[in-house]
Amino acid sequence: MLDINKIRNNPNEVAASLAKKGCIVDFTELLSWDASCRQMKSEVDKMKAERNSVSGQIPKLKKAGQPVDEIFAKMRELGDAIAEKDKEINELSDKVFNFIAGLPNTPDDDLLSGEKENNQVIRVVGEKPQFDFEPKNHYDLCTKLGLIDYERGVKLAGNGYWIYRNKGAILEWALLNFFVEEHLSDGYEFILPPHMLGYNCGFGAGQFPKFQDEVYWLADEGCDRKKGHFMLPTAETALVNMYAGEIIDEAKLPMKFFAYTPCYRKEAGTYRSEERGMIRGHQFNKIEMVQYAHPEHSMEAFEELVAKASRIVEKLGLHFRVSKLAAGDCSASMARTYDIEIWIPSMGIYKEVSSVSNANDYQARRNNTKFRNSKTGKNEFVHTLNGSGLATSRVIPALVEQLQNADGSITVPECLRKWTGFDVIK
RNA sequence: GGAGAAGUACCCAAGUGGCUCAAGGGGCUCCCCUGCUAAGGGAGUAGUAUGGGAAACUGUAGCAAGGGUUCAAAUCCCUUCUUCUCCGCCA
Repeated sequence: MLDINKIRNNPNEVAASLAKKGCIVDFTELLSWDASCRQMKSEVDKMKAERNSVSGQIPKLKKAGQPVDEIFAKMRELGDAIAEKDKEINELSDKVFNFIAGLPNTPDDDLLSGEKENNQVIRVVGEKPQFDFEPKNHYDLCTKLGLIDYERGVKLAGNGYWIYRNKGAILEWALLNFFVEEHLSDGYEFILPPHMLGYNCGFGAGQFPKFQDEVYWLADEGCDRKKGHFMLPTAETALVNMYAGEIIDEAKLPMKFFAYTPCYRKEAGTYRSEERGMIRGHQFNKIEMVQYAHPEHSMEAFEELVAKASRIVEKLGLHFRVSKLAAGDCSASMARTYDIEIWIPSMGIYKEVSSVSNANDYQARRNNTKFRNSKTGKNEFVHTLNGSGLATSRVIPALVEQLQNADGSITVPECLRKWTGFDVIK
């Protein structure tokens, strides 16, 4: 949610910033709603002040035995006028709220405008592995080694679902254990949130109302989504709403969390044959990091999250790069996003394994998460940041493809062996 | 799922229509007092949102949330949410 004051004071600047994301807005109508809303409010306030003061006098007049019928009649008229005006004000302020709630976050000033093609690679780690044999793709590798059962996954739940089996399940769980250990040692608090969330969480995270149709809704609660539950598409949706409506002690910032959850996504219409396998599924495992940061330090928090996500991939010994996303490629809620992209040999491209973002105060405004700033003495919105750390469904394909051997086996990264109990998958 | 009770500020809590624009405690902050501590005395304490004002200050909203009744609602009515107790069901 953007700050209405910012739009009032610099509408052109905000519009220009949103344009970098490809969002073209005209604020003239909004500003006229806002102006008349404020004017009416001040008028109705005066009317209410009068009602309050007269109401205070009525018992005294009654005690003094003076007639009050005339005053009652007048006050009834005043009350009706107040009610009418209040109704208009509510309608207008709803319009204003809905307009602003539908706007994406403004990107940070240093981002390039435009879409994917303007993403900048800012760091490359490792090199593309060279094979002196014909490398296999992860679908074949996982299938042949019995790690993933794609066909039976489809049997259970349809296209876009798979089953981890045997060493595949062990490897998956080892990755999660490894990530958990990394985050714990960095002092992050481990959270296991509900997987089904209420509408307010989707709104607070900035995913609703726009992306309501991209998540799974539970049907048994009827059609009213405001009352129902949806399956979380990322743990961020839960983590970022934990302190909604609260005022956080400034001394506790930054607060650092990570959560493990499966992520449930419809991914409607995004399936492509090249993404066969586990690149894009309706359910995948992810560990998500979230920080609640003091606005003055949110950039440091951002860098920390990028470094953490990178370090994990690095420890796995996989080749990847870090891209700074152009404004239009950042998701709606985010002011800044860096992607950790991992090399998938069979596809010949880099695929996102982690997306680290700073929402600034966009999410905190939507769900009212504040802290008391000791410098200003005022309650201000915190900054929320999130980053995957990591999504396994993209790691496994990269891992099996990058670490495959001529004999069709896969070398298990050193850091996972204490969890897997084996060095090679044959 | 059924029945009942409750929700007031940082905490406890009074308050069944108007001198309550929420009493009284506790806590917290400041001051006084005693050599220190304990005890005691005094003052302050509604967080928030929003309007006006250069500021001091001030208007409005707000007693779980949203509606309604009324000249007037913490108080009466309706809906929803949450918590607790009992019953039922259940991994």
